[in-house]
Amino acid sequence: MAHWLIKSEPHKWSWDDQVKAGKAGTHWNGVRNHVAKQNLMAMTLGEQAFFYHSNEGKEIVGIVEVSKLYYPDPSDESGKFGMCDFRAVKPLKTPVGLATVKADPRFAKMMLVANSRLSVQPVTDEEWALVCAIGGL
DNA sequence: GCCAACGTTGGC
DNA sequence: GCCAACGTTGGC
Repeated sequence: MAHWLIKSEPHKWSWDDQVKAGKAGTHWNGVRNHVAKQNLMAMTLGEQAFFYHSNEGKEIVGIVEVSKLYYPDPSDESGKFGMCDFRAVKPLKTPVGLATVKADPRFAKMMLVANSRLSVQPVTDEEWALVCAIGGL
């Protein structure tokens, strides 16, 4: 099963908001990037993703899972882009900051480091296990 | 189809 | 708030 990482700016949509959204979860709209779209389309139900706070915090704070497969984003008038729904699974005991990730050579190839602008990115099994370990899970 | 100009994202 | 990196747009 593949793993992912999705980014959100906390003042727009934070981990707390995600938790409050409960089991229903929330739609991840606003993606306007083709690589991110490809990643969203590749997701299957129940796959897990890290929830990353960009700009403010700059850390991985929790784990979410796909609760609805890719479907068109009604807020995109061009009709080219879509979204998935995610629901909160659990928070990390210790958030894993960008600085930590950058300082660890085992994360050198991680998309978060290699392409910081991509808002929906794949995470390898190794990276997933490492972040969980560092995060106290 | 190339590439310069512009806009946006996100770390610092 | 600044600026580097990346994507997208549009003129040719």
